[in-house]
Amino acid sequence: MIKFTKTASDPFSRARTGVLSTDHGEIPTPIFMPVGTVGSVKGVYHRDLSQDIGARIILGNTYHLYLRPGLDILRRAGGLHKFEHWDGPILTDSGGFQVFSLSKIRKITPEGCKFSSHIDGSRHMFTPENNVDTQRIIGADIMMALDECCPGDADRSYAAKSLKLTQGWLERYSKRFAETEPLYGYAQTFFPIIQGCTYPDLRVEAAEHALQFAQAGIAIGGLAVGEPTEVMYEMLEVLDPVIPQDKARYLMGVGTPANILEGIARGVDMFDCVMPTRNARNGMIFTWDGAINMRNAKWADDFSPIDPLGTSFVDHYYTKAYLHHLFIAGEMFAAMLASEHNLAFYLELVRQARAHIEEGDFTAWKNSAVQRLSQRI
RNA sequence: GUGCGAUUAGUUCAGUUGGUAGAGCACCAGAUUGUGGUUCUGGGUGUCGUGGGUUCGAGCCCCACAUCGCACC
Repeated sequence: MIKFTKTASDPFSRARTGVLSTDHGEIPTPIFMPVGTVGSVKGVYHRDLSQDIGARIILGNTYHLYLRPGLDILRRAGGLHKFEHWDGPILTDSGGFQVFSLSKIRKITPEGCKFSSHIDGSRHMFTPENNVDTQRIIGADIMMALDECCPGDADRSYAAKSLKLTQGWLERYSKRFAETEPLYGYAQTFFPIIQGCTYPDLRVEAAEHALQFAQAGIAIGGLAVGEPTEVMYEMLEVLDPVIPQDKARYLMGVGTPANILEGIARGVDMFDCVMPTRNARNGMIFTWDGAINMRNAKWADDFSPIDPLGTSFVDHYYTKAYLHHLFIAGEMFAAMLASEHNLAFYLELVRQARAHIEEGDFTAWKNSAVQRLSQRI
């Protein structure tokens, strides 16, 4: 049984704390979920993920795992938890976003989406039904409904049409979910996804429809896909009163540290984003005083710790000059250190957010933090 | 010692019939939001080996020198 329980709320914003319970452990919210697309959070040991970083739940991706290693291997491995040896909760994205972002050749119909693999060009089709079956085999604690991720600049008629498609898929997805059982002895749930692009009325309509199928939580998708940040915040404000307080809210694919705090202030409980890991591989590290491009020449002789305020061991064990050198030299260790730091930073960010919500001073803290976080050093 | 070839950005090299120089990589900077260890965008950073000469004008033509490479005594 997977359920969400709200535990505290902020008097000056929509921020709240809660606990999402799964058979693999309890997840305190608000939470950030590191992305582990193909069964690994790139460059980070699971040991460090759970201990040094403090991750409570990680992601996997149905599109990627379906293509590689494939369902046969995943089934024989006993599911993704055993395969990658992660004992905590796992959430899998359905792959709808990858069909949108990766596949050059794709055809979306009411039946499902046909696409060609980005690996070998082979043809495949996702339907709501086989997407449930696939995520059963992967064995995620939280499965995501198959949706169409509508571009942020779509016109209203496209957005409305796209939403209808997502809604039809959701109904079939939910039906299939009810007809099937978990394969590995622990509970699974699924989150419907609210689409509707940047149109408030479509968003509300999408939420009301999706809520009929929501169990422990619901997701907000189709944001941070090209629309201005202010519009994203506006959509969250439109949705907050529509979604009951007893559902966990997951804002998909977001975002910067500032985005996350603003999201929390608007009632969001769960976030995932490639930013802390992908940007880490490209030399960017996040700190309370803003983002640093470690490739910049000015760090070459800065022998101070990577981040004096950081919670990860790497922050105090290694210097900026050393990390800079590793990036310039193209060493994989650079990506590992930066990923470790950034994920620890993101988890500390949400940990402090939870603490401030519980103490009742979240809003004031958030406002000053956002300013500092948005700087470039 | 002689002959031939080379010498242009950090580097490897382009550079038309002579009109004050370009490319790849490197480097410098920026982007990155349900991840293809990517990718994209912007930036030229130069005493054209040195010194003379011809010419309105030389990276290019002529002379000398220097350095490097190859070949031959």
